[in-house]
Amino acid sequence: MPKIVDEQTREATRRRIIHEAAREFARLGFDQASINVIAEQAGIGKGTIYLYFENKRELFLAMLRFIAQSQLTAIRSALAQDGSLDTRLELLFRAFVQLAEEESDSFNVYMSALYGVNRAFQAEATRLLRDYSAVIALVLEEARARGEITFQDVDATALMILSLTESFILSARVLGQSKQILLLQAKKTARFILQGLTAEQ
Amino acid sequence: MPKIVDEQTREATRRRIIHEAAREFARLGFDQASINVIAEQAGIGKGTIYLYFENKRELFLAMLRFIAQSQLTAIRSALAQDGSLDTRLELLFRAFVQLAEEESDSFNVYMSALYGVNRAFQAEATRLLRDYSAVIALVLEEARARGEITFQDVDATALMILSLTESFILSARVLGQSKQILLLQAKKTARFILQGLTAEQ
Amino acid sequence: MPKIVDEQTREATRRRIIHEAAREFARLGFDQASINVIAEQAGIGKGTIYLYFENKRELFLAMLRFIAQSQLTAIRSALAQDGSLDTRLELLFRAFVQLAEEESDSFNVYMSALYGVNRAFQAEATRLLRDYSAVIALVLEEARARGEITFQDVDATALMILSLTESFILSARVLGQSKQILLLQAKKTARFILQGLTAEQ
Amino acid sequence: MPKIVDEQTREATRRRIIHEAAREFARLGFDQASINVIAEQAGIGKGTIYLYFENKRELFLAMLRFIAQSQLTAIRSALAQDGSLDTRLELLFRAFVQLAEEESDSFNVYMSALYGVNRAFQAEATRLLRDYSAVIALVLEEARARGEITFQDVDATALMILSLTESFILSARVLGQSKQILLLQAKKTARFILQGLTAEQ
DNA sequence: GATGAATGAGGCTTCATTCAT
DNA sequence: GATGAATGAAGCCTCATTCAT
Repeated sequence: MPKIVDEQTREATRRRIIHEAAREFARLGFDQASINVIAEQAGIGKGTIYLYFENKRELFLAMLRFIAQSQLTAIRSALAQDGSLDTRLELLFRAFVQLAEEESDSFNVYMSALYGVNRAFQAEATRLLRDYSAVIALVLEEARARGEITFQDVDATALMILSLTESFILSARVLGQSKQILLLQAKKTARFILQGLTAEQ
Repeated sequence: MPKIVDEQTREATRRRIIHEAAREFARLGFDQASINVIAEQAGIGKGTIYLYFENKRELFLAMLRFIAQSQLTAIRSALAQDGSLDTRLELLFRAFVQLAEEESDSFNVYMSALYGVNRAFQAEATRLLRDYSAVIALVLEEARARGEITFQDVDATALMILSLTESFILSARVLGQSKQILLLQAKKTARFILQGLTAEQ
Repeated sequence: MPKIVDEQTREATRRRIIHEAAREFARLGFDQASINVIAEQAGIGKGTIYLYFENKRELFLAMLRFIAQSQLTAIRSALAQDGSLDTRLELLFRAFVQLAEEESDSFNVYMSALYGVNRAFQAEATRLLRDYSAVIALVLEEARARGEITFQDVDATALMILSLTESFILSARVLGQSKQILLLQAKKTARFILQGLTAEQ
Repeated sequence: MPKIVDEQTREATRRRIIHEAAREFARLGFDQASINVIAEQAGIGKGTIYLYFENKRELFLAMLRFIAQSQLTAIRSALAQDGSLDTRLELLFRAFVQLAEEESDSFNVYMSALYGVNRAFQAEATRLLRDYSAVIALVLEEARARGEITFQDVDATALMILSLTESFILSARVLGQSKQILLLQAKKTARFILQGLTAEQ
C-alpha cells in the first residue's frame, strides 16, 4: 500500500508548490508566470505540478485561498484579545503591516487579484475579501454591544475599514516607507479611522 | 500646409489606438489583451500600430500616460474653484466617482497598473500617482496658508487622501453600490477625511 | 489592398500543405504525425498552417476531402466513356490500381480513415465513401437500363463492388504484387464481380 | 507446486491485461488509448503492466497475436467438419460474421492494424493475415484434391477469399446492416465467391 | 505610409515509462 | 512482485512582431 506512505510528504510538496507559485505569481502576474519555473523552484518535475493541481488557473486559485486562510489566521489572532475598538483597530493595522512585510509575495498577489483587471480571479478574490471583512464586522459588533460606537451597516463599515487599512499600506509602499515608519503610524491610523467613523454618523 | 493635416490625422489615429487599447486592456489585462483586436477595433491594420508604438508594452505605457493626463485634467478642473478644504475634498471625491463611472475602463486599467503585480507598469503608475498627489498637495498648501489645517508632511498627506478616496470607491464597487449612492456619501467622506486628518495631529 | 494580392498563391500554399499532410499522415497516422514536420516539409512556418486550417483535426479532414475529390475525379473520368458493364468494371478496377500506385499516400490515408479505429474520422470517411459508391451506382443503373444486369438494391451493390475492388488491391499489396501484375488481373476481376453479381440473383 | 499456481495467476493477469487492452485499443486506437486506463480496467497498477509487457507497442502486438490466435481457433473449428467447398465457404463467412459481432473489439482492432497506416503494426498484422490465409488454403487444397475446383496459386486465392469475406462484412457495417441480415446473405456470398473463382480460370 | 500574411519563440499540458517503497 | 508518484520529452497552438508589397 505505497499510497498511504506519505500523506505528510504530499502535503509538504503541495505547500512548497503553493509557496513558489506565490513567489512567481507575485513577481510576474498570472500570465507571465511560468509553470515550468515554479516547478524548478519547487525542486520537482514539470509534470508533478499536475498531480497536485488540475491546471495553472486552479493552482492560482488554490494559492489565493491558501494565502487568504493564512492571512485570516493572522488577523484573527491579532484581534483575539479583548480591548477597546481603538486598540483593536491598531492591532488590525499592525497585523496588516506585518503581513505586507513578511509575506509580501502573498500580499502582492492577493492585492493584485483583487484590484487587477483579470476578472477570472476577481470573483474569488472578492469572496475572500468578504471573509476578511467578516472578521472585522465581528469586532465592530462587539464594540457596538459595548456602546463604544454606532453605525448603520456593519458590513459596509467593516469593508471600508479593511479597504482603508490596505489603502494606507499600499500608499506607504508607493512612498517607499519602511515597516518601522508604518508601525509608528498605527495608533494615529486607528484614531483616524475611528474619528472618521464617528464623523459619519 | 499638408504637414499639419497629416499631423492631425496622425494624432487622431494615435488617439483612436489608445482609446481602443484602454478598452481592451481594461477588459482583459495586459497579457490577455490582443494587439490584433485593438487594431481591428481602431479600424486599422495590425502592422499600423507599430508605426505609432514601438511594441505592446510601450502602447500600454502611452495609454497609461494618456489616461493619467485626462484624469488629471478632470481633477484639476474639479478643484479649480476656491472654497473651504471641506468643500474641495468633497469635489475631489465627486470627481473620482465621476471618473470611475464614466471612464471606468481607464479607471480600471490605472488601478490595475498601480496595484497590479507587474513591476514594469507599477513604476510608471507610481510616477503618475505622484502627479495626482501633487494636485491635492497644492490644495492642502492653500488650506494651510489660510490656517484651515496643519500637518507635517504635505506630500504624505496628499497621497493618503488620494489613496483613501480611491479606496472608498473600490470598496463601494465590491459592495456593488451605484454611482448615485456613492455621490450621496461625498459630504460624509470629505468630513471623514478631514476628521481623520485632524486626529492625526 | 495587399489582401487581394495572391488568391492563387494562397491556394497553392493550401495545396502544398495538404499534399505534405497527406504524406505525413499516410506515413505515421493522425496522432503520430507532427504539424511541425508538415510545416517544414511544406517549406513554411509552423504558425502558417493555422492561417489555412483551424487545427490539426481540420487539416486532416480537409486533406481527406481533397483526396476524395481528386480520387472521385479520377474514377469519374475512368467511367466517363460508354461501354458494357464488364468493360467499365475493368476500367474502374484499373483506375483504383492507378490511384493506389500513383497516389499511394492518399490511398493509404483514406483507407486508414475508413477502416481505422479512429471514430472521429470514420464518419467523414464514410460520407465520402458514399460519394464513390454513387458513381458506381450510376454505372449500374445504366447497365440495368440496358438490360445487362438485374439487382435489388443498387446502393448496396455499388458499395459492394467498391469494397471488393479496394479489397483486391489491399490484399495484392499484402502479397507484394506489383502494379503490373495487378493490372493484368483487371479483366479477370471484372468478370469475377460480374459473375458474382449474377450468382446473387 | 506453488510455481504452477503462480504461473496460472500470471497468465490470468496477462489475459486480463490483453482483454482490456483490446477494448481500449478498439475504442480509441493505438495512440489515444491510455496505459493508465487499461491498467485501471484490468484492476492492476499502472506499473504492473510493464512487468508483463515491455512497452505499449509490445502490448499492442501481443494483443494482436492473441486476437489472431483466438480468431484462428474460431475459424478452424468452423471449417473442421467436412463438406463441399460451397458449404465450407458459407461456414467461413458465418464464422467471420460471428467474430465481427461477438468480438467486435478484436475484429475492429485487427482490421485497423491491417488497413491502418501504422507500418509497424501492418507488418505483424500481415504475418497474422497469412495464418488466416493458410487455413483457407487448406480447405482449397482439399477441394482441389476432390476435384471440386481448380486454380493456379492457392495462396493468392486463399488470400483473396479472406479479403473478400472481410470486405463484405466491412461494407455491411458501413450500410448499417445487422448481423441477422448478414447471416442471411451467407449462402449467396459463398456462391458469389465460388462463381468468381470459376470465372477466373 | 499602411497592410496583413508569415513567422517562430514560448507555454501549457499529456502520458508512457521509471523506480523507490 | 506490485504499485503509483514522479518525471520530462514532445506537441499543439497563440500571438507579438516583422517585412514585402
